[in-house]
Amino acid sequence: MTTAGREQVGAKGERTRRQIIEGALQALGTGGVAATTTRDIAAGAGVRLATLHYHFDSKSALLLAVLEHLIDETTSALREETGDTADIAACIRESLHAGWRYLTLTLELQIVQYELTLYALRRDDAAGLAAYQYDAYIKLYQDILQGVAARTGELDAAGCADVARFMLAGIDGLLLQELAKPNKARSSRGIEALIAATQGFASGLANDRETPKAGTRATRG
Amino acid sequence: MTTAGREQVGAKGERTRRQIIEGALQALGTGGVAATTTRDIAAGAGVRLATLHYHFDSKSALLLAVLEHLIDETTSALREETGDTADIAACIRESLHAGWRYLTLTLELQIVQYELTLYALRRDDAAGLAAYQYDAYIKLYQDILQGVAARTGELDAAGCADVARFMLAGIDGLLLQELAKPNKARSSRGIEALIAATQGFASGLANDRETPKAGTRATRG
DNA sequence: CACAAAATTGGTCATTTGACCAATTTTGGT
DNA sequence: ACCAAAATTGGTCAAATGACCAATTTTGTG
Repeated sequence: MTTAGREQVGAKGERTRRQIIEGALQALGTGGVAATTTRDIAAGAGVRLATLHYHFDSKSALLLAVLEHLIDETTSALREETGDTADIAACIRESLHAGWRYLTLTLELQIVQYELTLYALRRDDAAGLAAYQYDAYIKLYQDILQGVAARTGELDAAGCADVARFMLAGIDGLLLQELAKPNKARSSRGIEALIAATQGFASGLANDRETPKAGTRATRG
Repeated sequence: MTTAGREQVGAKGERTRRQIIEGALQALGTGGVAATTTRDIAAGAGVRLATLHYHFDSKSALLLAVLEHLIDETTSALREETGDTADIAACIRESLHAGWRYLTLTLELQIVQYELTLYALRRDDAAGLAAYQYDAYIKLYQDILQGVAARTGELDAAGCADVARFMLAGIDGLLLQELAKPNKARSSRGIEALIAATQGFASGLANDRETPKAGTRATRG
């Protein structure tokens, strides 16, 4: 999983390393993963090509480091942006609103992230990074939900995980639609629908918990 | 939008053209868009490199043609696989099951499709193709829903479109999760949750229609 | 300050890659 | 069968690209 650079780490080295990742992010934002060369990245970072190769064993290692950075950045940004809420329903609403707000403010970054996720999926040595990415995002929402559920008792841990996955799937799908054909108003309606649906899903799970009937989970039709 | 080849079209030409696309699909399946060269594609198609360039103006045009092919293939496969249903709820269930079944049977193809969608999004001359893709899939589900709604009167055209978008977003998101970290059982639970949620969303719209109150759409919280 | 480790740099290299062209073969209509 | 158009092919090319190394400069620690 590690996208290790090279040699030991000095203070200056770490700074340059970040600088390169930042430059990579900028270069990747213009033109995408396929069109970005190591020279583009070096230029974007204000660094000589050889310096880039000193800090990263290969272009591939660098790209994976960028994805890791993006994951960290996204999770911490979202974690900060979500405040306390009274119950699960409110928590779902706030979390989805916060998430959608962040994603739409960083659309270009999200395209890069999708590209890098697929890139990682293709590499035998990095397929785990894609899995880690989704684990991280699901855990993020799960933690937020559980913070409330621990107080209200509406959901257990497994329930929170299921709801988190549901939220992530919905927001991911809506983001793809927004990227393919931007339409803020329509997407907002989509988010509202997702909020209501998630709340319904969560309260369904809560009811199952109060009345733990044997057999299948509740599904219509 | 056209990914036009070259010259006029003879019978043989069209056959070879398809053959190249098929070979491209195979080559792309192994290694992904980033790693696939025109030589790989030509080899996969059993064709000389120059032949490839005779039929397609550029690698880019070829890749976009592959995406178009993939879209056609997917929509027609799904259209065939969905039978008649009694009401909207059943239609939603059948459509999502059919869709999920097809997608999971063609996972590698779906990775390629995501890669190509992002590739198209990056190209100024082809961003419309990504939009076309999502329009096509949404229209597919919308048509299926409307076939039932026309009979039962449960939803109007706009409602069908909204529900179709909701379904697509959910299935897209779940597919990404499955790709990042395969887990058939968990994904199946996700699909069931999505079915229930979509049915809830649809019946909510249906109620709004019966009781067309002014103002905001129904949302909890 | 001294000096070893870390960091940076200019320059080079072998390959890969997409594109293309002149020449040849095949196709299909008459 | 004839022949123009279509299709295919081998061979070539310039550019791009990732990698790397020897040499130099900078860092920071004793």
